[in-house]
Amino acid sequence: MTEEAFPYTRRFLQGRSRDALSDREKGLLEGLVDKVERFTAPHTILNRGDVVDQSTILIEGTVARVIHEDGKRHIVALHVPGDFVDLHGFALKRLDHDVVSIGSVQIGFAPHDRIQKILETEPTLARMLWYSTLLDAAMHREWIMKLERLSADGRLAHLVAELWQRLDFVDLAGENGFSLPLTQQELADACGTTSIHMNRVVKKLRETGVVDISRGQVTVLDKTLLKELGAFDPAYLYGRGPLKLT
Amino acid sequence: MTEEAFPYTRRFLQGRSRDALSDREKGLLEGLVDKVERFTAPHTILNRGDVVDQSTILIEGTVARVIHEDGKRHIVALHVPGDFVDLHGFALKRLDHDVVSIGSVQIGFAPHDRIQKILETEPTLARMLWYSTLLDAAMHREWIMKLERLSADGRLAHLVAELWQRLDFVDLAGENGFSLPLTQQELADACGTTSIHMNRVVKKLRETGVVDISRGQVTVLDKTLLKELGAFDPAYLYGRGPLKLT
DNA sequence: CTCGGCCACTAACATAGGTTAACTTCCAAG
DNA sequence: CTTGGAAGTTAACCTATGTTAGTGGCCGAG
Repeated sequence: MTEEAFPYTRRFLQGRSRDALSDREKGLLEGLVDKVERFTAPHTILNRGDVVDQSTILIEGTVARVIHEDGKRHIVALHVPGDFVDLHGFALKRLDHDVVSIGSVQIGFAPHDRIQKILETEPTLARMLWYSTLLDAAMHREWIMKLERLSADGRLAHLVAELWQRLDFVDLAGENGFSLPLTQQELADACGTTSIHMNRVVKKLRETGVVDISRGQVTVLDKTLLKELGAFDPAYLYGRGPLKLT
Repeated sequence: MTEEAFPYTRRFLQGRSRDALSDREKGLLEGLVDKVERFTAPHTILNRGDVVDQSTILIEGTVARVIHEDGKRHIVALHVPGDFVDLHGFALKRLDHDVVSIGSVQIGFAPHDRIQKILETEPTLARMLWYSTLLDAAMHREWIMKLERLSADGRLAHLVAELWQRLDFVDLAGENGFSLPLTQQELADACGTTSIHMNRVVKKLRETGVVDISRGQVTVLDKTLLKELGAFDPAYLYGRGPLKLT
């Protein structure tokens, strides 16, 4: 059975294949997905405060977790294909943030009662699902560190480095870049700065030969500079060793 | 059987008693703790990169999760009694941050093999443990929001409000304040600023009648101002309604 | 085609916060 | 009591970043 047999969860498995799963287990995981939807325009998929009875897995595209506060958008996490976006909703029930699509996305929905069943009968899968939410928390911690420590240039560099690495884990990173449908405003929302200042920073990184971000495409010009500027050490992603960012 | 019968996990249960547990389950949880240690001086209990085979629960005092990066300390989380500090170590195995004691602390250790056994046989407890790590992640997200959005005054106000609320959940908050053994340098490390600037901020909040932080004691002078300045909405703590901060 | 709106981009100015360098207060060790 | 170090405090100066106000380009709707 090839991996293509699991269209919804293939990248999830790629991204965190710490324990090898049997085909039976892979099938159970795939079976969590109940229905699939596509959103082509920016769309708020879930709202803060929503009581949820299903969780969402990102199959294709980009989604952000957003906290709105007096008119401002704050991106607290970004997701790449294969990520379980709100698995935490299973246990917390009520969401503490919005989930919004960026660009065109495809999303799978996993009803909580199916997840419940797996938790009760499949310890390996249960552990993998838990593990997945813990990875999220580890990324949150790194973002906290990055926000506490780095200035705007460093934050952007860190964000780019992290996304490149995470996309590489799921075979979606190019040799020297990746496509990223975020506007400068959204980059600013993720780095805790303003779009005006983000524009200055994007320009600076382009001119200093670190990275070029334009027309939805990220082109890494100098890996070493990027890593240094972003103080990026991929250990927190718990992956199988960095690939693109040697 | 009174709650005092569970000296190690009593506050853990207070803090997140979402599902009522039977005394049998409470006993199993209490039985996770293998040995207890006290540290009176500041002490690094666990180091980043450590491979762990036990997790730690905070029984008394304060501990911080810290990421050191070129000489600087970054506090990414603070813990109050009852918190499972590194439950995530159970699944991740390798720590992505240090765990350090602040002031005098008492800590319990729970070997991973005991946790493993509970996960396999006790779905309610398993879910509660998972829930506990998800709460951590929700707090991380709020910190990210706070760092992205608020200036130093607001960050400090938010930190104070959060800690007051969390201490209140475990009956350790006073009527108009709480004791907090953090130095201004450590407050700065948690708010992503410098100790010099933190000093300015502490002074300002004292003079504007918001909160007085001195000699290890926090005295809230005006709840409403504190909440506003820190943009604090306790929903993300998933508690049973705010008490001190109406 | 052309209009309206979003996005990228720029300039001029204001301010929060970083840096360096002091001095003071407190307290514990001797 | 004396000493030394850590914590708190302040001042002067400088830079990163926020704010306000605008420009021009692109693109989809009509």
